[in-house]
Amino acid sequence: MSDASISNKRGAAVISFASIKAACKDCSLRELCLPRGLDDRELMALDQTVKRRRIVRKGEHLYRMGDPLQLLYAIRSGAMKTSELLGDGRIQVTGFQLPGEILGIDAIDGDRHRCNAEALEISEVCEIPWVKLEELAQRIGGLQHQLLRLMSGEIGREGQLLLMIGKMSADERLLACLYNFSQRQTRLGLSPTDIKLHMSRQDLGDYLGLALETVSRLFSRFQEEGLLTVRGKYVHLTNLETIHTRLG
Amino acid sequence: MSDASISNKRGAAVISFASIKAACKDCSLRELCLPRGLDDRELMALDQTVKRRRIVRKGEHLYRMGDPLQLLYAIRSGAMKTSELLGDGRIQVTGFQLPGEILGIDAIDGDRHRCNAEALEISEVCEIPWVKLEELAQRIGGLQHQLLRLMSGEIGREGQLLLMIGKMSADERLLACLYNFSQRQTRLGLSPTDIKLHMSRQDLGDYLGLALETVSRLFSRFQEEGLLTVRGKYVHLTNLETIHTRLG
DNA sequence: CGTACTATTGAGCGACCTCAATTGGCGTGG
DNA sequence: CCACGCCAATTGAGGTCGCTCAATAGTACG
Repeated sequence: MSDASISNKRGAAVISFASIKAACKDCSLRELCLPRGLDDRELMALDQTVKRRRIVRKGEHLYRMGDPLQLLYAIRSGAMKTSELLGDGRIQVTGFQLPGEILGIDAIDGDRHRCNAEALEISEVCEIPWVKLEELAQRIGGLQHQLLRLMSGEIGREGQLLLMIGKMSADERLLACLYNFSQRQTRLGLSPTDIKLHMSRQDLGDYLGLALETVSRLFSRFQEEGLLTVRGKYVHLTNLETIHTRLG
Repeated sequence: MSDASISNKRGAAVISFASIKAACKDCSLRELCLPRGLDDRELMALDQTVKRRRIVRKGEHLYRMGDPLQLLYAIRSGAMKTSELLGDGRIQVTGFQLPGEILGIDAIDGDRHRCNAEALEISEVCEIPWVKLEELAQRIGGLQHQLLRLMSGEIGREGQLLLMIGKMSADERLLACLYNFSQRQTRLGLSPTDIKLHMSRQDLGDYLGLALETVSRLFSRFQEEGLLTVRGKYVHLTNLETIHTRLG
């Protein structure tokens, strides 16, 4: 949808988008992403480091648990999910990523990815060789700071999720999750009240520590209570104020 | 216990330990902590950056949610816990920290601490001014790498906890937690089978997303099953093999 | 030796899960 | 264009794990 230029949906790639060179300085997401706060000269250096852009189709993986760390990924369009899994197949989704967000930094300690990263829909990502990026961060103070900030942010987000799953009731979890989506969509210049759920109910459940049926029932109940209206993947928050206050 | 020199338990500090200067190069935890992999010259520079050592008593806080980020803390002895809380008082413990581990890195994004850090028993920490450390990391490649590694490790640990709380049953959670304690104690050169629980049952419950009564009941059940023996804060794992296999 | 806190154990209940049937949306092929 | 099949989502019934409330036992410390 957001990538109208890709018309052929199942055959081999018709046009080799994969080799298009990225250019942070022209990217609309610059201030949300890794380059935030860098000056023109530094931006050029970063651009030379970023390898290329790449299209990932729905269901395709950027990496899997155990893969050696080679690239970080910055999302340009689309949506991804990261998940860990237990030996017997139980899944915990650890995050959903939107444009401007970075994937892969969990793997720096241990040099291997600790989770799977899968596209929820057709997406475009920038590939960033980790070794080069670390070298560059050594030379550019602002980039080191930005990297540390990104990682710290990830820690904060996981802490939030921990609090949600560990101490919130099912309805609080889903509400907090929707509120979070609303805020992140706003950051991207989209509506705070009209949310697109890029993931399935199953994914939402696996993220919030709930069964998919519980998620579905909650949507119905919220609708009865007049908090929102649902139509498939689209949720309209009719009462953002109430939602905010109900979260304390 | 580990700090026999501190005899006066509730009055004002008799001896001013607080101003003792740290010395990474002489520290037995060097290879577990921030200085890992640094050479002698770099170690000297780091030593000049580390502010001082400090004693924290049981129940004392290193920082609280909302405090501005000024110092990171490296634990030399004792044990700490970090926790987040909801408006209405509900608590989620996000981690327990042992000697050689670093506290405070959650605050880099946003410049304010996102959790409370409280001593579980009398402990000794090294204070590290964050601003100086970041500057130093800009000059010392190994230190930048070490910082990034530490943060990535924190992300990994939180991810593990997420998986535990989100997708494991109560008994699996406690077992996984004990197994983790066993591994970390081993790293410190202590026994893999004789574990000291530095925290209360309440804290354990708040960490694992369980009621304290559930934790207590599980200990009793594990004892009946012959997996371990409990005496207050001391747990002896009689069957580390079985525990490991039961975790898949 | 008493006080206060922490841990254990029991009984009953409720939130959320599991299993199962039904409905709805969408692409594919006749 | 409609029928069919497939998958996702909804809804219902019943079960269970872990919580809450409450009483008792154990432990630390003055």
